[in-house]
Amino acid sequence: MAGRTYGQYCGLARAMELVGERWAMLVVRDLLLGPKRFSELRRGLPRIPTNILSARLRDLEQAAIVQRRILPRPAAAVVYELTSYGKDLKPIVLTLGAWGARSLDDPQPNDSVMADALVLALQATFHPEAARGLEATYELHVGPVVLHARIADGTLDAAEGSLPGADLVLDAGRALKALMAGEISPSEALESGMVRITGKPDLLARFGDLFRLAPAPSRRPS
Amino acid sequence: MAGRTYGQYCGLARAMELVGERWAMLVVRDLLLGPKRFSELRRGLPRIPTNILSARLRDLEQAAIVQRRILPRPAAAVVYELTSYGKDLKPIVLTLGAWGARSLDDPQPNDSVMADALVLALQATFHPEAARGLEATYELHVGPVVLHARIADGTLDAAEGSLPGADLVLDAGRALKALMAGEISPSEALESGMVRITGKPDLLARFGDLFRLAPAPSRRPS
DNA sequence: CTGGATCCCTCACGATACTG
DNA sequence: CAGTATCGTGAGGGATCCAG
Repeated sequence: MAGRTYGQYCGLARAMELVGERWAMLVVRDLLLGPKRFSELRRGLPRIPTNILSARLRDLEQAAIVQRRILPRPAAAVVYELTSYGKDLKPIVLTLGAWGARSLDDPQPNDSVMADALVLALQATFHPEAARGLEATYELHVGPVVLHARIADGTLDAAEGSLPGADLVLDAGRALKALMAGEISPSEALESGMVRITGKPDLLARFGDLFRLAPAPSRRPS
Repeated sequence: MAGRTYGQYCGLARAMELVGERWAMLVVRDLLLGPKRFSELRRGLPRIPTNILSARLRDLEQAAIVQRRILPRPAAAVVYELTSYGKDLKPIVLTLGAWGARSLDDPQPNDSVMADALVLALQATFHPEAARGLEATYELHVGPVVLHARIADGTLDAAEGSLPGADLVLDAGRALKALMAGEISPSEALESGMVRITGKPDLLARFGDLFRLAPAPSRRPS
């Protein structure tokens, strides 16, 4: 006993006991976008063993972070959703995700690109001040994933799926991150063929301002 | 290989690969208050095996989160300090700590109470607006630990150790959290004997406003 | 004394198979 | 579809030992 606790009277230690175990944060991440069923969670976490997913859901439920709910009818299915306490993790998950994204390098061939992660990445890096007075809709293609973003006067609405009639359709392989981190300019991105667009080209220039990621960490200095 | 990665192209997954392993976050926490030597870290993390501490420091160094530095002279000792990328974790660690503190119940007899954790807890819960126009100094006693806080016009300076001449000396067993979460009123805390003070009593009332923690999660509702 | 390295043991995790 | 049962492996825990 006491094997999995840190033995400290400390909020951070407690937090890591609650959501620090492997996969737990990613389960929370997927539930941030709404209630999900067991198999939907599996789909969003392709490498998770089912017994681990079971165990995490049980732990999170016991910690009052997740809540099981029986769908009324006619479904009669079980869904998992975040409690209010669980939803309070949202700013943390977003900020932590933006921090981690900075040291993300190009995806391995085996890496999966999940729509939910990209939707949250947009939310995490969205810069409301850069969107003042702007009304625009984007459709993004990243590998096999399609998502969209509506910007209306400082607010963002992002979700999976396409958006017919979007002002700009952006196919960004994985230069998306480079664009958001300011590592390449929009014109460079276009000329090198790393991104392809259809629609209003000036919206590409604004994209990097709307969704801004801090630069990657450097090896040397403090 | 690839056993410890999540196989997702996702900032959060990357973040958990970097700081999600056991003890890693707590090492970062302790380094947030300044460079520390190996043995100082051990002292702040009483239950960590030394091989794990070694391994974590190596991992964090390789991830450009921590940096080894040789102290000039006359010490010639090794210290570990956060890089700029590591310091960027501070708001995350503080917020996550405040979140976790909400589900902290009374400390187990074996739990250690670390000064660093309390200092960061003060920083995490500090409410600058509540400190407008206030100039005050506190000395806090929590179990065997003594720390202090200086408040001057909206800013907080907290550190370990006593502060002779503090405006209010507060000995709060562990009713400290209840006070910060608004679970008990200052007068209740005094009358029940859960906290003892010497100094200006009205500063006790302000304490709960200066350092405010959200209420504990409830079991039932969403 | 600091800053680790080494050994062994245990348990949580991971892969797979199986069940209501 | 929604998990549980089984079992092997490797990371974590704890003690001890060693070099500068």
